[in-house]
Amino acid sequence: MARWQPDAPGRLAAAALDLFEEHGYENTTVIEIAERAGLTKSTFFRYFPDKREVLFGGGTMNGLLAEGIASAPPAAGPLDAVADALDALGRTFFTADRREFSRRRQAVLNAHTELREREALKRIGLTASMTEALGRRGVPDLTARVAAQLGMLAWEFAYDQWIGTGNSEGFGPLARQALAEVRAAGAMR
Amino acid sequence: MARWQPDAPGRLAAAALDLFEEHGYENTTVIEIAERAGLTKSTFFRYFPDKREVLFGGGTMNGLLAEGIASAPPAAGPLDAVADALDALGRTFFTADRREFSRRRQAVLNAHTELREREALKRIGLTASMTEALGRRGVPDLTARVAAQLGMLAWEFAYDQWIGTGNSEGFGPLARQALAEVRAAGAMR
DNA sequence: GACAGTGATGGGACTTGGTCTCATCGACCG
DNA sequence: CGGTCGATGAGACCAAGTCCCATCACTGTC
Repeated sequence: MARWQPDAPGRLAAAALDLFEEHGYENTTVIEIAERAGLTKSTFFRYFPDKREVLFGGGTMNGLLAEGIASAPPAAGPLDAVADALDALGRTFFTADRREFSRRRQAVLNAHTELREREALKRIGLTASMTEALGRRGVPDLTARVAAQLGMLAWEFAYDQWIGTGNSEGFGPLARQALAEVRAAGAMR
Repeated sequence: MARWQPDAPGRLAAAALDLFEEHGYENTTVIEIAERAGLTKSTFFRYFPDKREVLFGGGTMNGLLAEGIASAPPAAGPLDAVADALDALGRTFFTADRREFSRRRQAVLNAHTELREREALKRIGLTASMTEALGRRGVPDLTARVAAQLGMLAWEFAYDQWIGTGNSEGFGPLARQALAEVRAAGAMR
């Protein structure tokens, strides 16, 4: 028999989300999270650099975004490449079975400034990943930045929709449509 | 004679910047900052909600941005209104005499994740202010968001230039030019 | 089959950020 | 003269985060 229960980080993340929902982020201590997961504070900080990070596990999004952009057809424009990347993201991370989890997680995030702050930092990283990947396609820097920003805006838009309504549509199509709308809005005077 | 030295928050901010430059953000304790300012930890937290915030004093930017957008000529498009707002910001906050301070502050910010995180949150607030102000002008929501994002991008661009090079140009003109470039880059395929 | 190494975990001391409550004491006012 | 006000100080207290060392089942080796 295994000496330890498997997937300590996963258990910690699940326990944290439960407790944050029940008592709020700031009324939950790391010790309580660890105890609910059958672990200790030491183990918590072995897996997560700080308390916030327990809600930001899937850190491979940067790579996936970059890949998605790199593998877009050579003739594709910057925004098309971004659309492909968002699509790839949707297929890997925003699958139907994770929708409920995402919804719960996002509700907690929205409720606490400290967590929205971390989210903002993550988004900067993701935007930077997209910008760099576009740069590697030969897109001029400023254009790349604008495209990445617009892509992030479309992402937020699509994510809200994907999470929010009873909408059962996949993330990919929602993102493509959001990006089209953003592109249209960008044609203002 | 006054019982206390004047401008406690200002002295705390100045002491903090000095110490962060000398020893780094994380190697500086709040107690050290307070002592250098001739105060105590209690007083520090009376003026600043946390250690990061000591570098983010001027919190009236939101209002100024909103005003700038509101008072743009009625015929002006969203991005023109944003340009006016950035101009107003430049006249009030990014004056020549604050350039050196801004440079030092930004160097510290760039060096510490915790501080860049806070900066990201502030930017979200500023972008939201612009979006709302544009909405009050009758700009459709999505268009407003895009314009605000592009404005923020131009801001970052102009700010880097204003701070970085020996460039003695004012912030306003730099921002206008940056916004023009961003606008051009937004016309991609 | 004994034994040393490994790796995930626990335990607890310690520093610092941040909160809270109460004390202090000059200035100001009636 | 006495009372209030307002900015500050003092210190207890809690939780986040760091560090170092102990534990102990599993694993491979001789």
